[in-house]
Amino acid sequence: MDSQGSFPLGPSSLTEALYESVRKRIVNGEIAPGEKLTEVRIASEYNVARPTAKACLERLTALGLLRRSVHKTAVVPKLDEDEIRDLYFSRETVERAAVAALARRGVVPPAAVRAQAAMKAAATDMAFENQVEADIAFHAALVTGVGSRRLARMHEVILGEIHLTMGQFQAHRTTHPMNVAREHDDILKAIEDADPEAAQQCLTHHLDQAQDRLIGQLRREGGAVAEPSREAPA
Amino acid sequence: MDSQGSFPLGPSSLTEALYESVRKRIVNGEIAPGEKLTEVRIASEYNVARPTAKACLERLTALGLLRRSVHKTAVVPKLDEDEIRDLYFSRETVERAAVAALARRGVVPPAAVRAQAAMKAAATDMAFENQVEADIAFHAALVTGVGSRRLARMHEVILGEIHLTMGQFQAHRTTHPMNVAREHDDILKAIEDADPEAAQQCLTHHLDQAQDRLIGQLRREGGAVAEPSREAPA
DNA sequence: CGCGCATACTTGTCTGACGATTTGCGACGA
DNA sequence: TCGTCGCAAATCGTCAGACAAGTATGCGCG
Repeated sequence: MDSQGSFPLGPSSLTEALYESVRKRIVNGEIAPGEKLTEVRIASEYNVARPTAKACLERLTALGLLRRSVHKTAVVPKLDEDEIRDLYFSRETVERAAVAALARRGVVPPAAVRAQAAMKAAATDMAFENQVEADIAFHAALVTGVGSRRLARMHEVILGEIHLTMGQFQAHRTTHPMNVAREHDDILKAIEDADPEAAQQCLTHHLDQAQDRLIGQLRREGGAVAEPSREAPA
Repeated sequence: MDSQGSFPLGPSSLTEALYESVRKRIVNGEIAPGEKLTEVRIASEYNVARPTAKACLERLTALGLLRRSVHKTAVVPKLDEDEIRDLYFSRETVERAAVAALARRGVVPPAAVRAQAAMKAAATDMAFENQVEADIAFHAALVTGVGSRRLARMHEVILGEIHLTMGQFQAHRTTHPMNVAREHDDILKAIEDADPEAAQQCLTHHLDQAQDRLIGQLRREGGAVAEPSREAPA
């Protein structure tokens, strides 16, 4: 079988490339939630040594993209309702501080504008994953635009889990992306107007919407997630 | 003889114990800022293999307690004024959200009360490190009391760097610990009164005080920290 | 005295191996 | 027949040794 050795390793250093590749596969839902990721499996799939795979899994575990306890196999987590609430509470904490800081200065980060443009472009015809990417990029741009290394670092972890959850639920499929884009515009406008209160309010509204969509979908699907990736390619 | 292999490894698993030990040595200032930590040094000091030491350094680097770029030795960071501001900005973001959440419920976490008691006990006669520990424990209790795993995780990283900085500057030496304890009491009281606004205000005041003390000390000491290991023939 | 090259040091990665722990399956006894 | 115990397989934790690659430092040469 082709059970060993042919996943492309893209960018730079070995560990880095491996990490990025596995990360992408997880957040895009290619690796189903609940699926087990052993060190030897990663090692053989990518033709790397086990310590390298181990380091990769450890990094992903630290970021919350994998779960494991001692001597047990790492699994891709499936967030329940409480965890999604917790995740969004933390996300709101960080992003509210970010937009407030931006609004106090009254300047919109250029990267956020670019991401918003990409968002609108992806809203009409592009693939689902591009919409998610653009949405993530927009929020990331807001936070990195503040210029605080540590805030950005915290947000990166949060966004990783957000990305994972969106990839699993594919919540954007059930939503009109233009609505999301409109809410993004509201946030940008409040920042431009140098109105921290309004910016925080718009952001909270935006995130609450997203959270409700996710939880609604979670309840609808129950535990019976549609994972058609199990059988032969149709 | 004493150059290799006799640091006590306390608690549990090897990597865990190693990590905890090195972490403590760093945050307590036993390892001076700017000091280089090579993998082989850790490995020989603790009689562990180099991969184990490597993993330890990687974890500490991820937490911000060490800095290193590729192929270069890890060093204990010395935070400058900008970084301290950034650190306290992030800290305020997290802790403000925490006390607001607590005040909304109107309940003070028992752990915070206990930590505050320890703080007052340490204020009079105990060693400097105990005061720092108690202060850290108090703030940690506030955040973990919210019950958000992710907020607590973010805060843990922040507190690590806070601990490091306090250990380096020993800012508490120049302060009356009773003042700090009083400010802690104000925060607790506002939470008990279920007044989120007041709680946030007390917290911000408390943290701003601490930040100013740190920056003041930084400016006073300048770069002239007591590390006479620099001397070179003129 | 400055610049470039060679050497030493450190890290990145791999191979290979052994002990420890967990887990699942099967056998034995009540 | 059912429950419990024990053994074996799978997996992880740790270690040892080695080579390659990158960085920094010192030396010699111009």
